[in-house]
Amino acid sequence: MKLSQTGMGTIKLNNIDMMYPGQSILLQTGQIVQYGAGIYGYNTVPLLVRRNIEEIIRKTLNRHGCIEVLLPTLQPDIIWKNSGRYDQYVNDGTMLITKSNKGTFCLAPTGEEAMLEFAREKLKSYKNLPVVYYQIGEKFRNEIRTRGYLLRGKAFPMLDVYTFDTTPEKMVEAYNNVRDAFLEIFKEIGLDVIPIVADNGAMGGKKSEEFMLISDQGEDKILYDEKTKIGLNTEVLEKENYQEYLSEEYGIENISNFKEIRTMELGHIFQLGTRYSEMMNGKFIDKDGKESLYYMGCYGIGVSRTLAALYEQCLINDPKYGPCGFVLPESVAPYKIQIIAKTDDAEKFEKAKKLYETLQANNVGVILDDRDKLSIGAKIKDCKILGTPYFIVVGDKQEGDNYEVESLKTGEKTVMNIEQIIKWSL
RNA sequence: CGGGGUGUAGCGCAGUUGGUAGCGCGCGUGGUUUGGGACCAUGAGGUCGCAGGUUCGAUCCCUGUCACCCCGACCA
Repeated sequence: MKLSQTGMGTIKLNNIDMMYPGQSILLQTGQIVQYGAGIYGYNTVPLLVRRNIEEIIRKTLNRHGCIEVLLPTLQPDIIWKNSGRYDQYVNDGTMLITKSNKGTFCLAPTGEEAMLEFAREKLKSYKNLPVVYYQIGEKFRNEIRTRGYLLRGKAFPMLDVYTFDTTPEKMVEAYNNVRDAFLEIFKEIGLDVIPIVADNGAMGGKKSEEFMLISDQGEDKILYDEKTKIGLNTEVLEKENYQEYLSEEYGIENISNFKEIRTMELGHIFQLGTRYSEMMNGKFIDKDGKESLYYMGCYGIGVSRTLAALYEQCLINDPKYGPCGFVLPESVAPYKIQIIAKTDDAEKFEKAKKLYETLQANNVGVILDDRDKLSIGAKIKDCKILGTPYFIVVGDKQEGDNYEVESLKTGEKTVMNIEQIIKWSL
């Protein structure tokens, strides 16, 4: 990518929102654009980071035997009326609907209804089970209160996974499989996320865990034991028989030494049992030829929220300038190297372009900062704004075939020629 | 929906005790610069969120209204 083609100007950061400095920088530098409360557009780098997060999700789930599908986000109202959730979701304002001369349509706030419609057709016999379907799609919720930029929006990409099994035991196996996959996903993205006991309230079902990132920017309060890494959402304490719930489902007997901390909820998983199959007529024919209900699980990861959490976490907090950019983890950074060209030096500029073209031809994610009339310093500043993990200045100090690759994170500099850079990049 | 706050140039903000507006950054042009957020000169950007009211006159005062942000109930 050539920065001269992106419309990016240089921006002096100003009056950063210290509650969410990372996202505040994204907004001020035009990397995300706000259209209304909880409604955002993405500029290219955050978009590509988001795609990379999605790709990690896909690869990991596929490895765990999950099958990707895509359900419609615009849904006929009838499927919500059939499940009995239409009135509830419309009355509490969560679900956005649009009326037309061809009927009423719902913008999906969640995917259970559409999933059951989809699965019922295919999973008619015990021979078809177990199955795990998943999708990554936009969800719409007319949140009563949006918050924290991308952390709680009205439209947001979400991964939703659904497991279908013949028995409660198989359901638990499926649950643990997806749970493991989620842990792998967050680990690869580079977020230290812990599963904790959650209230299964709204979704019903038996067991439920949330995937939490420890952060003061989060909305949730949890009780957590650092030694055992066991935690629970404080909401659980509001349950009637919470001690029984903790003991029977999770083996937690004593929480007296747990400490209260704040966290960000990035994922949530549920053992649903047969509750939704009952509501939505999710049945298969078992070995004895009798109709049985699916034992289901459902599992979600907030993709945009994960993106936001990631940006907040990889923030650069400069002693002189304060929060001034990011170092994206290499696992999700769409571009690994930013080449900073000195455009007024024809020879060096040619070298920079040649380096860019060669790296690009070798599938190295690379940005060329070929914008005119900007100082090297300003361009290095913008490298931080975009979060590119490494940069090469092709300026006065650059000599012969050697280029100095500097790590944005550590400041460490390595001198390499083009071949070495290519080898190192892969 | 309850409580608090903010709407003035693309962004961040001043200001006018009522006489239709400025600053910094960014943007255009010319020049000098270019290894850690360059500088000089010059220029273009605003029906001061919207609607009423008071007034000779409202961006400012009053009343509505809308939008956005923060705290609570909801959730990935």
